[in-house]
Amino acid sequence: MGTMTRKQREIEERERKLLGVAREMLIEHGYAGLGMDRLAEVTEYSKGTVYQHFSSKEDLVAALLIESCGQRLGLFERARQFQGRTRERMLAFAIADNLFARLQPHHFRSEQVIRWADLDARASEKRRETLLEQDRCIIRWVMEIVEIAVAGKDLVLERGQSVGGVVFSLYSMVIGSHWAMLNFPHLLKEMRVSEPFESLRDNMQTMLDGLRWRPLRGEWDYDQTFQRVCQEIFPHESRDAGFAGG
Amino acid sequence: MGTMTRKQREIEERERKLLGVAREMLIEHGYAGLGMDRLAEVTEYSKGTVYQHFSSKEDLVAALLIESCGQRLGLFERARQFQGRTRERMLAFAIADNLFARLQPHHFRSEQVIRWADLDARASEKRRETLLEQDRCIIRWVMEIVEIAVAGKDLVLERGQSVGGVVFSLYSMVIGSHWAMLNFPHLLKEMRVSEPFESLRDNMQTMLDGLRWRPLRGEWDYDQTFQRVCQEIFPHESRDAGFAGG
DNA sequence: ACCTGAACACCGTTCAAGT
DNA sequence: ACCTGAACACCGTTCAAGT
Repeated sequence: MGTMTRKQREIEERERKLLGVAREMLIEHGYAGLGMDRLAEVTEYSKGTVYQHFSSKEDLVAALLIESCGQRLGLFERARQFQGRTRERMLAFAIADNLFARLQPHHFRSEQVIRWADLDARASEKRRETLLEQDRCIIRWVMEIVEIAVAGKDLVLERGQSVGGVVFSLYSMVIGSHWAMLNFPHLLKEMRVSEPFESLRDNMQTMLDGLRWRPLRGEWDYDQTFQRVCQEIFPHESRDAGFAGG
Repeated sequence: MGTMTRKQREIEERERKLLGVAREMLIEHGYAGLGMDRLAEVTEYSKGTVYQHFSSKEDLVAALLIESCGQRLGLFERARQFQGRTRERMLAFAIADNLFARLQPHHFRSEQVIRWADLDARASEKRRETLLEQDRCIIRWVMEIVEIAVAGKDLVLERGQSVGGVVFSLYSMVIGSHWAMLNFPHLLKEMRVSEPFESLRDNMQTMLDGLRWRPLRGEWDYDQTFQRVCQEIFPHESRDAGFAGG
């Protein structure tokens, strides 16, 4: 949009700066440590100006969430491009999520905050809608793969199973693992799980085996798929995240 | 303890009343709607008295969590008594958790709050330690069953798998499902999952099949096990929770 | 038209005064 | 020794005044 006035560009620039500083504060000092007061002070804008951008503190956190969800969406979009068997393509999504969790370790804490807070009441209509749409988009992409797998007979659903149910199982395992890593490090220790990300990938494969999603682990070299996804789709990110490549 | 003085009993009684009213407020109006101010007002004690029981608002919520975790622990303790194959005994735990989630639907919201808040800094040492111990206890019981299954060859761990890893997979699926039900009802709708509790039970069975935990679903009538657990261990609760029995 | 920051409101927490 | 509630502190939010 080259039609933007200088004023509009200034406002955009200001919002970027506000979000940047706010993210730092949130990561560094948590939700309580992120103060509208201090944000104005640090960025050297007035409180009124901050409130022109964000209708409330929740709205500000919603804006931060939208930013990081956008990054996740980008990773998923690229994972979608991966060519291979349906189960391999599902693995590509798992890797995208995995990379996202490593690159944005603070994201889930913000997400927890915002989901808990009266987001529905306090964040702006527009930002709420954006968040919902981002969520829905990822679900749809994952459901799409499951549907293709079913259509191509890689996956045969038993009586009582459904495409959505399969997605629900994978989704809840991913969410639950992140939640446990974030909130229950002591429990991971009790379980003697030292590499939760690896464990999660392994557990997802076990789940897919349980669903009899072909080819099964015994019939295919998924370590190689993992390598291919890292190299072909995420060469940069997988290096940054420290994926050894195995 | 019949040695308790009248004073001590009065204090206990007061704490029960405070917790009861606080729970109502939390369920009814959320974390923000639970005010130390209003709690004192409604119970007709002074603020100072409230603070003699709970060192901070977080400490109060921690006390509520301890209460409901205690109830969960009770259900798990009874589930432990169930006699059967190792996989059936694991199912008994799943049912215990399921019943707990239905009987205490507010619990997970409080848990979210308290895990997110600076619990470690703001709840009293004693209550923090109690919560940790309750968590650990359940993990140990579940790990115990997995260990028995491995010892008895019902479950054979592949290279790279571990008892803790198995528990982590089940645990994260349970946590993640609850989290999704609580925070993403719109996503469940997108996935067309109308009965998340049933879906969760099914997904756990799929996971156990993926692990090849014997007897597999195809080799055993787990619907009957479900009935047995409900009738023998939780006759009361399963009726209250509206388990149709299928 | 836009920005500012003093003032307000709300609520968690404390503590001097009372019994 | 125990209880009270006025007062304090902190922080999200607003709005009258300024440019």
